[in-house]
Amino acid sequence: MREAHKTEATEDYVELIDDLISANGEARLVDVANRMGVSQPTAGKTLARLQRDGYINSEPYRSIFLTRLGKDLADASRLRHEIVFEFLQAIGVGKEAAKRDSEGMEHHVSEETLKAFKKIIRQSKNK
Amino acid sequence: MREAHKTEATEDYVELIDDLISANGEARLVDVANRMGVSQPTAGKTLARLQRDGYINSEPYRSIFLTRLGKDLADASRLRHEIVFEFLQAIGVGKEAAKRDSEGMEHHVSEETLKAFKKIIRQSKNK
DNA sequence: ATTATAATTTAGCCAAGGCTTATTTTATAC
DNA sequence: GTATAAAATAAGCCTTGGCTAAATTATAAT
Repeated sequence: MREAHKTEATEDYVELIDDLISANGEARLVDVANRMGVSQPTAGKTLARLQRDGYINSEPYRSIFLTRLGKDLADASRLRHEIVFEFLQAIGVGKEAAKRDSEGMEHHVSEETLKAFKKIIRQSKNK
Repeated sequence: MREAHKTEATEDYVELIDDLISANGEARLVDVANRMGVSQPTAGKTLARLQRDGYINSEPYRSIFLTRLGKDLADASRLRHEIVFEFLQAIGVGKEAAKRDSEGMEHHVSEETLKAFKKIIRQSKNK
């Protein structure tokens, strides 16, 4: 896959794991798989890759933890995600579509575009 | 890959093939490969899939033609692409970044978001 | 027309991300 | 404390998209 695509899955996973930890106190494979909409073995394989690449830690049959690297990526990723999500709503896109679209778009938005998005969010607040 | 990702490569390829035909009168594998930034065998393999799935036609060692299906997809895809590209520029993103970002974003933009984009393009024209 | 170059294809490799089926481990309920 | 259910892992398969190296076919040049 080309450039951006490469880290997409990684970002989606660490972001989700971070969310699960916040919401449930822990991230389990079964929840990761369900939320990603894939089978448990598929999620397991991806998590093995994330561990190999240093984003997460987990011992067999135990729950999943983010490394510093993983946590940082999750934070950066969520920030971008939220900006895109808010931006779409600011220009009149409904919450549902904004949610779906922001998930795909977040990986393709450069810093420059993000800056333009933030500006519009600000404007729409101080309308 | 999940939902949208599925057709991304297909859309990128048919759009490019259509562009090459417009620009050069024909679409050749070597040009497709160069413009996609992949090796010729890789492009060849993808084109074989596109032919299998009914988007293009080509005989061995000859240039590539879009089927009705492929042409329609290329047109729809380019339209979306152009709207996203224009939209980004309308909100102040520079041409270079707008070009790069629109290529990735176009595949993740729903009809609803597209409508919001079009509205903003209109507004920025009748400023 | 023959040769050289360019384009395409074939073959064979790899990683990622998807699946199902089966097994093992852990947790739960009785 | 043991049986059962749930979760995780293992094994094995598939498709897509990437590569290189080698062979083949077309095209261009002399």
